Amino acid sequence: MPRVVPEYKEKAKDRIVEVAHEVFSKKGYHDTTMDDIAERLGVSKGALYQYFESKEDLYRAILNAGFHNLTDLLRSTATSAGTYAEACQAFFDSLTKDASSLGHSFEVISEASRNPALAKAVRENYSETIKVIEDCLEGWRKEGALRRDVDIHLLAEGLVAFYDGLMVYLAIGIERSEVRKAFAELFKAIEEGILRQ
Amino acid sequence: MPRVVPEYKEKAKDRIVEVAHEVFSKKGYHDTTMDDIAERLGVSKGALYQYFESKEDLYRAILNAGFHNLTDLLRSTATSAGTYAEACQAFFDSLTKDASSLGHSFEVISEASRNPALAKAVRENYSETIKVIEDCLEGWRKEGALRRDVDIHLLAEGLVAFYDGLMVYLAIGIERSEVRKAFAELFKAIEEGILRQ
Amino acid sequence: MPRVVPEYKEKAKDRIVEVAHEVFSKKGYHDTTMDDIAERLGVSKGALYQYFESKEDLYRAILNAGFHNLTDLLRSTATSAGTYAEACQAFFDSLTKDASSLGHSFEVISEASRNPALAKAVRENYSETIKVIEDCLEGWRKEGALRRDVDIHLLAEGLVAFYDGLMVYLAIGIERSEVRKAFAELFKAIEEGILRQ
Amino acid sequence: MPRVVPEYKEKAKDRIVEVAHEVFSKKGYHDTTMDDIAERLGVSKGALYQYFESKEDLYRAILNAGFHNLTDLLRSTATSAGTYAEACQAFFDSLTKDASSLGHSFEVISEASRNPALAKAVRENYSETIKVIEDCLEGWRKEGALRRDVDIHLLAEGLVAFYDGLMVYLAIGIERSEVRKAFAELFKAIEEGILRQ
DNA sequence: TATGAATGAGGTTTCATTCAT
DNA sequence: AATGAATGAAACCTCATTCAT
Repeated sequence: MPRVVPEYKEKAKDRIVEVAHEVFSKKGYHDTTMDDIAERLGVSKGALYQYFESKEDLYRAILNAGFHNLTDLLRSTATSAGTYAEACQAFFDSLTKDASSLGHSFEVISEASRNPALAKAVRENYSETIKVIEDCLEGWRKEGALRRDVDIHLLAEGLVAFYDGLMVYLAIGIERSEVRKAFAELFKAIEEGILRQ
Repeated sequence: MPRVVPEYKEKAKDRIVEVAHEVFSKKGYHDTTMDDIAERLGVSKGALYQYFESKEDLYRAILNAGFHNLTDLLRSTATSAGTYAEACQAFFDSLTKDASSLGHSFEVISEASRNPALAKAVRENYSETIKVIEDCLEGWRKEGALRRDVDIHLLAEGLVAFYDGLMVYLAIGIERSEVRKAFAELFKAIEEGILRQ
Repeated sequence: MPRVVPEYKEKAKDRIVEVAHEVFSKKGYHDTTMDDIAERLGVSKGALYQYFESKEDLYRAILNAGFHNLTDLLRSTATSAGTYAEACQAFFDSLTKDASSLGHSFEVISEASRNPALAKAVRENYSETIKVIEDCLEGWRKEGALRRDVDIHLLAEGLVAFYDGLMVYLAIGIERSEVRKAFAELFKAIEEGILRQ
Repeated sequence: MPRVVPEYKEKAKDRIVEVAHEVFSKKGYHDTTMDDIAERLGVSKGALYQYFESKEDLYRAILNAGFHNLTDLLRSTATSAGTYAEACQAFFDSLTKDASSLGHSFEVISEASRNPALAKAVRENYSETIKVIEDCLEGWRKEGALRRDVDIHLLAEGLVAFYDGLMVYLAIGIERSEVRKAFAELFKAIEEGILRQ
């Protein structure tokens, strides 16, 4: 593709984000150098700065891209799956498929706790995620699968929190099957409590 | 040889670990310098190296101390509180009281995802934590407050995961009151499902 | 071969020099990038290299153009103004009108002190300037306004030096009105000393 | 000298300033690297940062040191010399003795024209310088050597400007003897105008 | 044992210049 | 002729660690 068309620039940016995500995930923000990323891309360090103002800028771009992917994944899972139980399992399986970026995720959370601007960005991403879950729950309630007295927003928040906690388990190397069982057990508990009887 | 010297050394180490924990929590591993810690302690940089071989060594020492604190906190909360609901609230309030080390916690998780040795240490700490919860749940079951068919180990894991997820919310700056509500909502759901009816 | 092409090229060069002069004056040699100049011209960075071999080459081109402007300004002021006092005031006001290139001027002096070739070019430009002043003084002497025993060349040098010194004041942000007063005071002193009484 | 005593640090700082001044003078601010200075000092780059926060900080220190030296030089010249004419010559000779830092001086002026903070510092230094000259002139007036109607402050400003202008000549490589003659000629003109007759 | 000056490797960022399009 | 993506050589600055005092 000719380098002059704007399309090229967009593609190049995406490619950088993709590779940078891999590298940051593997080594962590501070241990990743711009050289690492450039080398991995097969370009010079300077080239990166044509697309991103700074290392931090690139990192933020990854953050957003990552969350967009997550939201997309979530939405497709949520809409495709049929029953509540199936959706949950499918959801768990999807999110769990790629454990390589867990380090990155928690690093972002860690940074966010000290960087208000980053925290805001992360909150916004969480907001989106939670909204997708809410929509899903709303659908089930309409179908009569959920009790009327459940606060859907709060429940969605709780579910996301629970997922995050499970991700911690994966991050510290607990077996996926073990995590899956814990997931199932707690969901069963919730289910029996919140489903209309 | 006087026994007082090693004792002194141990005391000094503890003091360093304590202060270093504060500083690391506030600024993160990579953004705290040995100078930061030394200055905070009112000693010279070189002095730190009398007690710890390296920055990383010091950081590891903090980890262990930090986790012990958590377990202690947990145990005291779990045993003191009476009913299930009260215990949960007390637990939430205790853990939530000090949000200053959240960044540190997730930083550790993040590191653990790339560092198997660290991951193992963290897993062991989680094990302990979960065991405390299990004991608590076991107690309630014995009192007849819990259904017999609940897998206590898995449920404990689930609860811890849920707590971790809530900590993420606090870390990214979501209001404590909001988090508390989500906590209550999900617990209500669980409660109505798992409590004997 | 069309003669229009070299002409066009010459025009383009002039335009670049003009704009580059502005930018260099405002930001200084080291702080202006080729991009700054290109952007200001509305062309690409690469285009500049069609006309000038390097940043330094472009800078040198500005020097010459800049000095020519000064000489022109001087000559027109010197010839137009009537009396000695009026000429001096007009001269001061003209030179003082545009303070934006003072930084540039002193940057050149600074460079010249380390770069003999540049120093030579600057000296030649000063020579021209001084010659214009000499002509002016000569005219006054002929009219009987100046004492016969004054060495016109040396006096012209002295006057130019004095002006340069005043430019230093402007460069460091001393109020124009204050500078004007100092100018007037010293000129009064000179006048009362050198004018035939 | 033991490195621990504060005196050592002060000495070390002075030595850095001294050497840095040489290097900056010779190569100019932008073309001297911290490495250049470090190498010249026989220390590592990092050592410089123990004494100065940044290259700019070091540069500013030089500026102040330089002006202090100038003021001292001036004061000693002013007080030691006897008559007006002698003082002027002595002054000229002193200032002129070291032409190596002219590039530095004009670079500072150039920078100051774009950097208000630097400009302020330079103005303050000029103020001091001018005050020394004023004191000197005041002394002569008291002795009856100067006319009463001369504004001493403005005249001092004018004289300093004139000196600066002569420094420009030296910077661009005009022969010292030539400059001296111009100096003498203009001073003669002033003298005959301002001295009581 | 404590100090803190010094080291030196390494990281981020900038930009003049080149060259494929 | 013009574009602008890419290069790559520095430059500034940081900081964990060492070691003479």
